[in-house]
Amino acid sequence: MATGRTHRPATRSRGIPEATVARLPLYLRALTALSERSVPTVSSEELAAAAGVNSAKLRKDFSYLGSYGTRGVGYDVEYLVYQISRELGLTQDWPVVIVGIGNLGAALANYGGFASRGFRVAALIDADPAMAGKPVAGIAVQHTDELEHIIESNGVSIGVIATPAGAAQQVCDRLVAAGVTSILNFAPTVLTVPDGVDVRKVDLSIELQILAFHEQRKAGEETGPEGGAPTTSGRPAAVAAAAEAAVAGERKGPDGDVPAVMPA
Amino acid sequence: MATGRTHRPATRSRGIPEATVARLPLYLRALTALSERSVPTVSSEELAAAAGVNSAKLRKDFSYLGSYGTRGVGYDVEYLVYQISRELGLTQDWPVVIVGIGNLGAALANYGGFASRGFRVAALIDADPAMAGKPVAGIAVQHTDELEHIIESNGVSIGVIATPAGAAQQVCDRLVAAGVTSILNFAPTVLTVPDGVDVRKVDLSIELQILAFHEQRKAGEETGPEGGAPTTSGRPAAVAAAAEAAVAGERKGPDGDVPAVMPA
DNA sequence: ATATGTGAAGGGTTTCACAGCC
DNA sequence: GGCTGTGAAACCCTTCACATAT
Repeated sequence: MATGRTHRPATRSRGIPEATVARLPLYLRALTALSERSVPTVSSEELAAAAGVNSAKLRKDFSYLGSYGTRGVGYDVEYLVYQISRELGLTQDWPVVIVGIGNLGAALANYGGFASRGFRVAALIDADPAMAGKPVAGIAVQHTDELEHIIESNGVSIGVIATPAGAAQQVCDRLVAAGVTSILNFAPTVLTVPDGVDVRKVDLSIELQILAFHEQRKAGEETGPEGGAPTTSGRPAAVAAAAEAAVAGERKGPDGDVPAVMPA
Repeated sequence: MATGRTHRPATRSRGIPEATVARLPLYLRALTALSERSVPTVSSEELAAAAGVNSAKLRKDFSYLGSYGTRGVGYDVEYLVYQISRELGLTQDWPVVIVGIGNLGAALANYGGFASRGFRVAALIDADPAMAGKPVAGIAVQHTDELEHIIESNGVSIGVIATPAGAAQQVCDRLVAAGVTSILNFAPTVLTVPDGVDVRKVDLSIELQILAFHEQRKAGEETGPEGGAPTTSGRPAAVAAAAEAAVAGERKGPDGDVPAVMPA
């Protein structure tokens, strides 16, 4: 299996729920915006609206961090910004390497959202010798041969993989062997890592597929709870399915319609 | 608040849990790989390993789709590929527009994972007149003025926003007004959309922040369950915390350390 | 003998609603 | 009066373990 165990027993002390951790960056962004507008305090209701969550959830989330609000008043913006930053570990510097400087890697290198938080792009690494030395986002790309050296001399613990799928596992292994313990993976592969290494995955095509699922539902709705043939979509739809879809050579199913399985 | 209601009562008939839907693309990818290697059948155990989940979960997920396996044998690869593709709506053609052709937009346009599923990039749109006509990934970029026209004449229902944060809401409004009902948002903003429109968000900096949180934990572990001053990290770490942190005028908490809240 | 399909148990997350404090 | 902080309820998701089918 991919990551070591699903449970993350590691720390356990002071347990902040994963779901809460995943929302802290959202709150932080909303708070930063308020801070820039010099707003001194916010209510849970206002902040929740700005972050796109509901206020009860937000208050519960904050309750895991401590009692940082004032009843009857709200939260002090600056103070909360600091507390959340600290909780997330953003008050320290995080050198990051990006491996695979194709379109995506270059986009990541240029992404402003990193530097504005505690992240610093320590190096850009690519396997193509022709890329070596070329500047991307003001940083000279280095060859993969340098990987171990770069990781070690910069004390990098977070790596970003933006290589083609085929190279991802190998790059991952080298990063881990050199000391990286957190990986953000953009390659469409399941990475296998030893226990103690965290992997997060961002997969563009998966997100689109989830949208397509819901979109299909919406379309089917209008004609009733049926699947309907393709191009049944509610909107003028378009271009009958160029069907370049690599679907499969053959299909056993009745034909291509609603199974209406719905288990007991 | 952002999206209309959290509940999605819309269809209700044949309810597949959200968590299951989010994993179907993973299974599909693993199955496609098996299919290309001409593997005829897989057990839940094998497929689960390839997809990076546990086998009980996989079987439960498939049980929502119907009984597509054979006891004592396993699942027919081709058949499952077809069933999941259909369930996700990938047997039909989904024209997609990408708005904002900067580094990220270009990376998305070039991303192979779209075309290989049912997605087709119908148009690339950018606000910069200088971009108009320039080919990216073999498609000529069009100006934002054309947005409504493009959406309508192509029957586009899925839009991808890769603009700067400041432009995202406005672009979103225009997409929705023109008929788009699913949006994949890469801009670091909370989008407000009317009921019936789905938004999924991908935020690069948020993913890194979540990793940083866990990374900090790991570092703190070695010295004991304390917050510790910055640069306490386990690894050589680096460059003492430029402390650009907008700290705060004052702090109510004890000092800056473990609140040890842990509710009863 | 082997591997699926699924009730039931368990754990986590969200929401409610109100006590507590300003 | 207003708004936070939080037990308790409701909900969702995961995991277990075994009946069921080949």
